[in-house]
Amino acid sequence: MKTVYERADIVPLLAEIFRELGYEGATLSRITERTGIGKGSLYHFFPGGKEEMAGAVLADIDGWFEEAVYRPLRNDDARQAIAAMWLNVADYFRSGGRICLVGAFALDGTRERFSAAIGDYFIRWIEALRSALMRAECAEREAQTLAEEGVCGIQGALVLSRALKDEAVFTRSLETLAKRLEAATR
Amino acid sequence: MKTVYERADIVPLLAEIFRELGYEGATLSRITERTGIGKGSLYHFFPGGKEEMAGAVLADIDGWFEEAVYRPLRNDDARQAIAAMWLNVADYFRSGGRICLVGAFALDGTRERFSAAIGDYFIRWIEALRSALMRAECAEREAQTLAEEGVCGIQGALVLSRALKDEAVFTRSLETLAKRLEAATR
DNA sequence: TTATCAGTTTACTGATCGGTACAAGATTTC
DNA sequence: GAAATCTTGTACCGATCAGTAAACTGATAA
Repeated sequence: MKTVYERADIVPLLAEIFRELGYEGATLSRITERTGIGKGSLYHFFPGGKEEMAGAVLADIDGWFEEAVYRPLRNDDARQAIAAMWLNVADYFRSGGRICLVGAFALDGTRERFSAAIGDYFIRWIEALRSALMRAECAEREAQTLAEEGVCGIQGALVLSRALKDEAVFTRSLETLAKRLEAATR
Repeated sequence: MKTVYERADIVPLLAEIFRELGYEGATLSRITERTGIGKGSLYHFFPGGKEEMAGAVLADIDGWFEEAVYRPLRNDDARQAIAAMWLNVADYFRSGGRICLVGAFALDGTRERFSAAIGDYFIRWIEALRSALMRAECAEREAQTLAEEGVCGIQGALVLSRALKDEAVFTRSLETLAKRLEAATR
């Protein structure tokens, strides 16, 4: 008996492992152990090894955010898209129970390896949010500050709720942020 | 010829290495390589190995914050202590060029190893800031929210400025936070 | 049936991991 | 200056690291 995978099935499994253990902590043996996928299969799909695996995970995350968050922020009704962002983000990060892999990679030596992808992710998020804020009748300077503050606050909330093992901190922080941005678009 | 160290000299060197590489990324060989301190000396001062080294670093960080930030927030003139906090924090984190090791540890599997120290660090920071805010004539509920928001914002600013390799983001975020807290104590 | 081929399994490699043992050098104590 | 104590350098340990090689499996298709 043998189980057959395809690349698209493996990426989300890898994502969860990198999230829990970090790039350096996610050893090949821990990956095979947790996924049940042998080294042979992993290197078949990701000949570049661990670095290619993490790269695929980052690309997958980027794709999800582009579709579910950035694009609506850029194109849809501004206030509605911002409201949807808070819901999607709270859902995606499981109310703080799940971390942002891109943010985690930014903090240690892994940043050097993926600096382009990491920078892109945040720049595009901030830019998309700024665009939505401006369409919602927010002054240009204020929109930039608020966009940065929003993304910044989400990252901080993830660190804090993880450190305190308290999802309420995350939920509360997001609510405060949402109110502040909403107030600026009235 | 041989160089002689003592524990207190080694801890800051270790801190910088853990900051740059993370717990898993900081291997014994990289530590000896960067510090020039041999394994023999390292295990002489830290018989518990890498875990004891990281523990000592966390204790050192905690001590610095207790003295330079928490204590003034709890005991000194409230508004003055808060103003001093922003300056000390900007200085300590080198305007975003240096990360918060406690926050970084909170994000990956290292959290499990040091969860007590990590939780303590943030709880005491928030509590001290809340105490200062309340002495500065801030409503009880608002003080709690603002204290969380302040610490949360600092952590987020570190992630963001690191990801974007842009210290200006850090400086700007801190200014925005400082203004918001100041406004609530008028 | 047979050839092909994506995907899996297993066994293996050399390098590096965290950690130990211990002798030699340096410092303090008397 | 000798003894005792602290500190360091070196060699080493078994375990695990990322990565490779190749035989094997099962499905597809001629």
